[in-house]
Amino acid sequence: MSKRTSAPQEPANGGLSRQRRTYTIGELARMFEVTPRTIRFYEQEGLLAPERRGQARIYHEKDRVRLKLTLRGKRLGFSLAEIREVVEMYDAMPDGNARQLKRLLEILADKRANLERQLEDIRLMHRELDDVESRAREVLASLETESTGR
Amino acid sequence: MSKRTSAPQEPANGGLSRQRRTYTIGELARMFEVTPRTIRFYEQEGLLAPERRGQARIYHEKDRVRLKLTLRGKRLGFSLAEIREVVEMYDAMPDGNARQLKRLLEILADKRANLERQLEDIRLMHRELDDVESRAREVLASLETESTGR
DNA sequence: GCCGAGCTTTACGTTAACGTAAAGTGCTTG
DNA sequence: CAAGCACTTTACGTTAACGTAAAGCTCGGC
Repeated sequence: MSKRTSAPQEPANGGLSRQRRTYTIGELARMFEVTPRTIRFYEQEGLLAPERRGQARIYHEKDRVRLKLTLRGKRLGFSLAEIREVVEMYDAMPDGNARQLKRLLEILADKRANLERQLEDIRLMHRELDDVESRAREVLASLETESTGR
Repeated sequence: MSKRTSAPQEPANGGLSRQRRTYTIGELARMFEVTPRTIRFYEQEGLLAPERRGQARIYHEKDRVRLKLTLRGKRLGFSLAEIREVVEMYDAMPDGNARQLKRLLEILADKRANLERQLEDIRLMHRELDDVESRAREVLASLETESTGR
């Protein structure tokens, strides 16, 4: 939170990277500005399942998207467990039974409600920030008038 | 996160509560659906400073607003430390020096940027949820056709 | 006078989400 | 072939944000 640098989040595609299709853990880490440790942790928590070439991990486009969605979920305040819940059901969808699917719809509605509340919170917070800022500017201005006006 | 119940957050004002003006910790806790422990913790972290009548804490309207803003900040993913940073500067504003004020403006800009990113995240997440949901409904529909259509 | 409800302090416990250090594997480059 | 670099596993450490348990005030009601 409160990073000074604006994270790219979606790397500037050189217009050819659809060739490569695979990434190392370090590449992904740099892309999304996280550490390799974080990515391994997400795998351990069942959020990623990269191909294994012997001991080495090989990440494909699918994994990159997964990671992107995971990080987005995190920024929105979802826990890894919550994110995994959706991701797992999404994977199990083709042969998911009705009960599972209805559960998934429940979860989605829940997350939607969460987003709605966040939107409202953001609106309110925005106004608060406006207030604080204008007050700060006022005081700042009065300080400068004081020192220049003598 | 993922509460089924829609938190009131702003209690239905009976049209007379401006008389009381003070609250116990338990009342506040019920209002905002947190535990007293949480409220004491926020005080310990410098986010609240209720009046003390001997040993007892007495919360006024000001404290209630503080708590409300704190919880809102939390829902938006700010840490207590970040929230305190703003709150403290806000309190120190009347006699804040220029350097402090400029720092405050920086922080505010930072938080604003954060909100912007969250808005974008929410938009994207919303579309994802739409996708997942429509897919789920499709599968669900096909399942029902299968069983009814025999 | 004592009982229960609600408050208080003190202090140790818990969980999520990683950080960090140690020690080993594997490739490619001089 | 040795060195270096990026990767790997294992495992213990850390931080934030509380939870929980124990033990003690305080006050209104019976």
